[in-house]
Amino acid sequence: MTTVNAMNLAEVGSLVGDVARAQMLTALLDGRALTAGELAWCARITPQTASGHLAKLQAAGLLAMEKQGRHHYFRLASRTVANMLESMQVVCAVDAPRRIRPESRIDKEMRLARSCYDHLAGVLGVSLADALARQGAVDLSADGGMVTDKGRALLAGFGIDVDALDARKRCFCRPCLDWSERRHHIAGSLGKGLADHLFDLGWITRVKDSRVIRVTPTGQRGLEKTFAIDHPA
Amino acid sequence: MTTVNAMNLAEVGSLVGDVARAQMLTALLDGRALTAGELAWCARITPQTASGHLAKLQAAGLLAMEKQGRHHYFRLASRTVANMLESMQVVCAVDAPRRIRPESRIDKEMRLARSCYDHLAGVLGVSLADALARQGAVDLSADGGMVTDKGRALLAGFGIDVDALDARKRCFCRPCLDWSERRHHIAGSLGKGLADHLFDLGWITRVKDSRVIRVTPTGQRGLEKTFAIDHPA
DNA sequence: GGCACGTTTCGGCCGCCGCCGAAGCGTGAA
DNA sequence: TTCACGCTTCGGCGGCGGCCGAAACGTGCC
Repeated sequence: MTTVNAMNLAEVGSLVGDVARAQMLTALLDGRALTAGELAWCARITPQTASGHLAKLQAAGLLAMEKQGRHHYFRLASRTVANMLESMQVVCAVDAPRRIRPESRIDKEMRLARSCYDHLAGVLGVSLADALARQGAVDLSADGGMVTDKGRALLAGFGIDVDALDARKRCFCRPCLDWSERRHHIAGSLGKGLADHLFDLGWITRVKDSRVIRVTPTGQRGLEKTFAIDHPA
Repeated sequence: MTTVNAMNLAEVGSLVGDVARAQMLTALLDGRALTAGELAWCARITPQTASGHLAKLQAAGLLAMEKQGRHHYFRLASRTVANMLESMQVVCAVDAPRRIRPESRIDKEMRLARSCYDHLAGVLGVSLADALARQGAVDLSADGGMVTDKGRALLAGFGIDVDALDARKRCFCRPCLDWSERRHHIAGSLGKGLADHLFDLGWITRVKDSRVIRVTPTGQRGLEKTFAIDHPA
């Protein structure tokens, strides 16, 4: 009905609807900023083509740009954009139930553990959510999640200051549907706090130029001991 | 990186990225099922063109179809799809901060009150969320929302059986960013329960062939008395 | 059976948009 | 100043995809 909205919707859709642009957006989905050249490489296109795409994405407000010398750094403009892309990926995964899915090595690692803007996803993300739920630390459902009093104590003991994450509200634990596992993992400020803490502890590390995350040997032991998670290498 | 994902993402994007298809999806966003002909009319295209679009959307799993005599009824395939479209609309509204926005009458009414798949949005939706938060019935934040014990009692008194909405979990109150108000309203099972109850009471009614919702005179008085909401006519 | 109607299939036209080569601009290093 | 490098702009080519007219299919009504 409201043609103006449908037009805007179509506009955003068609921006994401190009393979090259979708590849660039996917590459930016871990929240870091990349240069125009890096993004061109990600999308396997020439710099001049990428430049055009990036200009469009920026004009539409999906990307933010920052100049640093002769490099132009692009990142997702907001968490809102990241949420949108995540929700689109969920639909991709859910509706194409059994498409031909070439199980490349990088895909396999992505399924195992990856960053999802500012929190963890994949088998690792879901395992963590399960472990916290099993211990009665969080209460997850499709509509929302909350940290229990027991959970506050437990997380504090682990080194995460729950109160600092969100001083006022009791609900800062958003469930986020995992496109590979098709189950919920923990997003929101707790998700971010959890991921940050695991990075700080050296339990997990990023793989260069990718959203893939690897669990270190220390992390393996830590996850086993703290959360009873047996993460496959 | 993972080319397979980016391709799927682009696929979904380009499906939404066509103006005609976007209009049809927007029309279906209130959760009802419409016939192919009605959808063609919504998108201002001929039936044969619409048929092609609908076939694509169905093949991709965005729409579900049900035959009834010679009519083919289409609806959004899942809540997941509705969530995706909502999150895309939020991005539309947020990024184009001050686009030329022709304030048509229908747009004005949409901003005032509309259905959002299965719950309420617009000024009305946000007012309700505000009122419930002000009374300490719910606890909303960007990451999640929960109903307090006080809220359970209050809603029960109003005629909504909170326990029946979700027997186990305490969090069934999802915040949903309103694209017109740019603030949160209440979604999730509580959002649906609330909307359903207001329809049952006859406080609100749907406007034919649109997502617009009107508050009845009875509703005006009821909202004023129960929630201290002064909804403009 | 005959007709009306809603929907789909087919075929061909047309326009938009992504792509790259070449060239131009701004920045940093020598 | 000169060069190298990253990024952008311009111009032209090519293909994908949306659009409609015509016609076929299936269903319900008379």
